[in-house]
Amino acid sequence: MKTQPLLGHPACLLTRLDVHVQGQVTALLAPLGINPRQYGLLSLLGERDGLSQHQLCGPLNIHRNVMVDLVDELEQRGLVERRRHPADRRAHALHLLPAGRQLHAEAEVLVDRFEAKLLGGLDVDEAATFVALLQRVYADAGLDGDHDTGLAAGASGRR
Amino acid sequence: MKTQPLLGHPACLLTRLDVHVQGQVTALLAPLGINPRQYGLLSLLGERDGLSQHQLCGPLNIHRNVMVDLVDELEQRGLVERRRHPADRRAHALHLLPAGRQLHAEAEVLVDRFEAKLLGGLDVDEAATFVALLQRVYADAGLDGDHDTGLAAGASGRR
DNA sequence: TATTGTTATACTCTATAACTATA
DNA sequence: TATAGTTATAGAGTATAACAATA
Repeated sequence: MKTQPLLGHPACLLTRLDVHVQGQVTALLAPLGINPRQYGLLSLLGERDGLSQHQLCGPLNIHRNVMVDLVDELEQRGLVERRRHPADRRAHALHLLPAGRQLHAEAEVLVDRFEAKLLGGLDVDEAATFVALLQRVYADAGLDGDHDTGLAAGASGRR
Repeated sequence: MKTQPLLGHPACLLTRLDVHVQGQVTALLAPLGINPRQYGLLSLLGERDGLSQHQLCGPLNIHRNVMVDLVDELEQRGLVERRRHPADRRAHALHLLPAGRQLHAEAEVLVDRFEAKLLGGLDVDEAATFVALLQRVYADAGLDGDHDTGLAAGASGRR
């Protein structure tokens, strides 16, 4: 017996699951006043402080134009601060303020809890396998190279 | 050594992979003149002809308002046809026309080929495991119940 | 009273281009 | 000449509400 025609496609399965996850995480973070994208920015800065706006564009998958408003809002709320970039006077070095670090920590707890629930139907081994395979597919698709979170700014032009 | 902070989140991994897949499939189908959503509609009708517009809304994850334009275009291009619904005079029964069936077949080849490439980095067992786990997570999230592709129209109100 | 399809409207998001100051 | 950040604008997409026909 054939099941759902569309869900026979892994791509469709992936997309529908992502819509759900995206919606859930958005609703989860709403009480904290941030969306997934803003969480992502705080997370990246928490990992490596002082990155430029452009350096964050890749990992967050957004255009530099969009980044402006994103940083504007976080700065107005005292979560992040624009300072002079030590090496390039055109760029801004973004720094995580204490309030931002605090908020990110709270958000991370919520996200981790959600993800645990998302994979809660699998046992520990299965969950680990699933994530590992997801990472494999992700890397095989060449999506790893896009993350120049590193300092080597001079990457090959893409997009 | 810690890797990427954001990609440590399975949710983020999933979302980024989906953006890639969505973009690839869209580009893949573009030469055929359809988008993933239109492909989905043709696919569902190929499986079960004569569904109403409303019945297609759930599986395609779109509102009935959006469905109108979607069907309009496919009908104008002679891929699909609106007929009288035998059981409910308010509804339209959608039927796949030969040209639509043909186009869907061509599209399916392309999509299947892409998905094979997407999972091409995994061996056969791993790929099967990955898809199976994906389906498990999908079902555990309760996303299965949304697909009333069946004829029982009177579902519980959601959204 | 509820539902199917339809239409119109407003809102959000995104993509594009252009400008400045630096490199 | 190319790049980081900024701004403005147009377009696509989405959400909401309302309506007519039918259940």
